[in-house]
Amino acid sequence: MKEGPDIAQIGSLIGDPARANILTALMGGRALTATELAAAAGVTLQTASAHLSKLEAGGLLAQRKQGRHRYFALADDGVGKLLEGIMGFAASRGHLRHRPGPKEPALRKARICYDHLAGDYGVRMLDSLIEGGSISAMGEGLSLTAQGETHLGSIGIDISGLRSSRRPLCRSCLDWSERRAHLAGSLGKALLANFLDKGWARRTENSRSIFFTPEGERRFLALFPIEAGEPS
Amino acid sequence: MKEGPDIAQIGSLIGDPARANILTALMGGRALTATELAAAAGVTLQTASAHLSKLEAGGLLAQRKQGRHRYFALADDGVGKLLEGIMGFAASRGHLRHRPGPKEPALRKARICYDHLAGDYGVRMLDSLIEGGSISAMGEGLSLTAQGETHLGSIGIDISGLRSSRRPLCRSCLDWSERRAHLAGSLGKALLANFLDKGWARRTENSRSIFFTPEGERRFLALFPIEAGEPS
DNA sequence: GAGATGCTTCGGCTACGATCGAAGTATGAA
DNA sequence: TTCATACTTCGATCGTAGCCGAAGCATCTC
Repeated sequence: MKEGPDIAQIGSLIGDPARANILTALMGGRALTATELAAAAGVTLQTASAHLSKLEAGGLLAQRKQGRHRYFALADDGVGKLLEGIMGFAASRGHLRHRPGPKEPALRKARICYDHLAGDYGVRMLDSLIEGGSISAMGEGLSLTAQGETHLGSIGIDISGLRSSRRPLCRSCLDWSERRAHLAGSLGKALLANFLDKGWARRTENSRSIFFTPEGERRFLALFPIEAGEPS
Repeated sequence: MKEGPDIAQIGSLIGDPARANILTALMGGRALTATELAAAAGVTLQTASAHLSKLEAGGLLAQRKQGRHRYFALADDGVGKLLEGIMGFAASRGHLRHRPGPKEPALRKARICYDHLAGDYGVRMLDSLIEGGSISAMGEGLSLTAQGETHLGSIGIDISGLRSSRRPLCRSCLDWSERRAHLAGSLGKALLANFLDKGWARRTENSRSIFFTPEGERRFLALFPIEAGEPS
């Protein structure tokens, strides 16, 4: 009767609103302290502590002690991928926490998805890379072309360094706001890090949204052009 | 504060053991009645009915009335994909419902994963198709080659018919027992259907495992050879 | 040392939701 | 019509899990 992996266990871990808030906050990619996560979840510190223990025991979170602080982060890339998948699914079924209208426009424009760029700008970037022949799409899979390696190398991305990691270089990730794919994987991570390094954009404090400077926005749009006619 | 899709809602839907059992049972691909699902979940009919209502309201299940029966099935391919992802993740964290040892060997050898072949045989089939040049793998993505189209056409798979569907032709799906990829997508579905049609294998009644006849097994292994040295 | 900060543990309260018995509705068969 | 089957709805029970106040550790500062 009972066969296979226990999906109920991880479902119930994600199913509690406070824990879901914690996980969503950690999708921002940075490690946060228990106090910060308690605030994000809207519960007291004691309650958050109990939740964090459960999430850690379940293998979703990893913690790092640093002085009297305890920093929590998603355990690994697999957790980010899992949450992305659930978010994409939830969005496809209309399970939004607020009205689906044009709310939180900054978040829809550009935000961080675990460690890479998502939202309108994330989708645009991938579209442009595919149009320009830097990335080729086969079915659901993405791969970097030789041309793309040169192109991205010229803006300071060290592809060979990325290849050495165990993680896939290119991965497509369904964007819940745009309902189209954007670029994940170690390349997606490196590109976002590159923009932040260059000062084109910066993270915002208490949100997953990414703020582009006027200059950074200009350069980003120039670097990733798309054909005049916006796709429907 | 609250931003993005509500992962807690679908998490809690999956998080209840009875509902998880129902969903797992429906991963077998066939539509089942409320009574059958109640038995699979180990609860009474009333309880199951309440769960089924919630799952349907959440967009995970679709029902079809047929006389005095009510058949339930996963709402669409997206639900199957979601559950696959969660199962793969749960297995990677060791969240198995029983000891992870060599239990349920039939299930590990060959089983149905929503609508395609999984387990050792599923993994072998994909490996063989890639080795033989019928499918090319780029990163996480799979695509059918021209050679593969000819090859599979010769055993009775109508590729052009499959292409017309909205669903991707090839998709890779992480196998929780083998921890490696097997072939999903409409091609994966068509291949399994082909084996069942030919009488090489048949479904078992109350399990997701697939039973191969001796003759079917012989032909399957011949059709999908792999290099002598088994990968570690 | 004393005091502050960050976090965990303990204990008790509370509420939500899973559960089932019983009754009600729909479809089919005799 | 009457009975049987398949399922839903109602109502009540009950357990568990989330929650917070208070107290207890641990780490840093002074």
